[in-house]
Amino acid sequence: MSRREEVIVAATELFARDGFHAVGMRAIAEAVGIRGSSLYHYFPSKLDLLHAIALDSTRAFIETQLPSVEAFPSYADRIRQLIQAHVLYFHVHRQEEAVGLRELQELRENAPARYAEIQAIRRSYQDALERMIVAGMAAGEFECEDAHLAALAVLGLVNSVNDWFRVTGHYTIDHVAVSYAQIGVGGILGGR
Amino acid sequence: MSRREEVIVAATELFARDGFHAVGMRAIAEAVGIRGSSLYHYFPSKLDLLHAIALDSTRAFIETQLPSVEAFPSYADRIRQLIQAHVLYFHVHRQEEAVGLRELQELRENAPARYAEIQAIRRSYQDALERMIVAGMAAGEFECEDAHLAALAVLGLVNSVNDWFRVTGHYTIDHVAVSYAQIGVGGILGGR
DNA sequence: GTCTATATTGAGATAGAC
DNA sequence: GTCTATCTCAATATAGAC
Repeated sequence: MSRREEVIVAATELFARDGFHAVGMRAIAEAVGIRGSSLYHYFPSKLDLLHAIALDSTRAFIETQLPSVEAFPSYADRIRQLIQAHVLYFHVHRQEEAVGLRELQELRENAPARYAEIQAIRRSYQDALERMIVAGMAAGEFECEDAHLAALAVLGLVNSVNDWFRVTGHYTIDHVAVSYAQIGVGGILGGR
Repeated sequence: MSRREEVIVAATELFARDGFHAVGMRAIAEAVGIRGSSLYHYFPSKLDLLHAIALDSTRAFIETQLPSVEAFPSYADRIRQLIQAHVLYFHVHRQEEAVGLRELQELRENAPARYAEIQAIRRSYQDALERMIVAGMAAGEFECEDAHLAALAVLGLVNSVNDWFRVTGHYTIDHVAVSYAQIGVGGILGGR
């Protein structure tokens, strides 16, 4: 792992726990074993560091997700797989994804172009889900009134898991992934 | 409105837009028309101010929500009403609720007792919803496998609305409230 | 209840040696 | 690529006058 990657990993962990503004450059540097000023060799500013984290995590998620569904013939199975993979990925990478979701507003206020870049990627994922829902409706697999609202509902559902799931709780993440896939496809989308 | 309330309103607006750590005491004071040091007459610290906002907004929400459902005879109608009222309340009070949700972690790290206090209130709401689901299942109104997981799914769904809803968009908040109530009761809970 | 003045600390960032 | 040293600014909070 390059030093630059080490910085990203350390910063992600700290940002996820304490929030972007609560973490100083010195704290990030200390976690890597260098001095604060050395960070500026890799990132011109703290905001650039946040941008790198948010962009990397968003890209990695999308690039993992979308190909995972192509093998399934029915739209119901594709979306079931998408939801399961989404829940599992967000659990494994919960720190990056927490930062990517929570601190997006920071970029929105202070770096609109970079915010737009990341939002466009997220949006492409949402659109892909919505197209699957529309296609599934046309194929008679789903019964729902509004594909756009249904896509938002499914994403709201899966993104909420990390707010409450703890490995010390009563469920395994695999159980939650399967259950939420059923709630999404069988419940929200009215799939058979 | 008392000055103390003015401070809370101004701080809520700023915290909601920029985040707790990005807003200085001076900025809050300026929004009210006083000096930074005068804020300490009302709140002993910035964290106390955040606690007041989070506690007030959480209490106000619960006290509005739970009585609103009592008039309905069936559990399906109660939960439908609960979801609708939840979506509408979170829209009208989106600033307070955004702060109450997003900055909870700040309290969790720096004031565990106060965090626990607020979490207990939120938990009582979640438990009330879960009991309605259990009762509805017993009455044959719902078809779902796990009331606890279903309650979490419903809350995840309704809490996600403020992440994407904009008054300038294609939907009215009333339409979303009705649609999400249907998705919740007819979809997630398998209600008839 | 609000002010001025200030204590104290730490932030993000830069310059320039090595 | 990392360091020391430092700039500049703003943060939370306090003391004490009015």
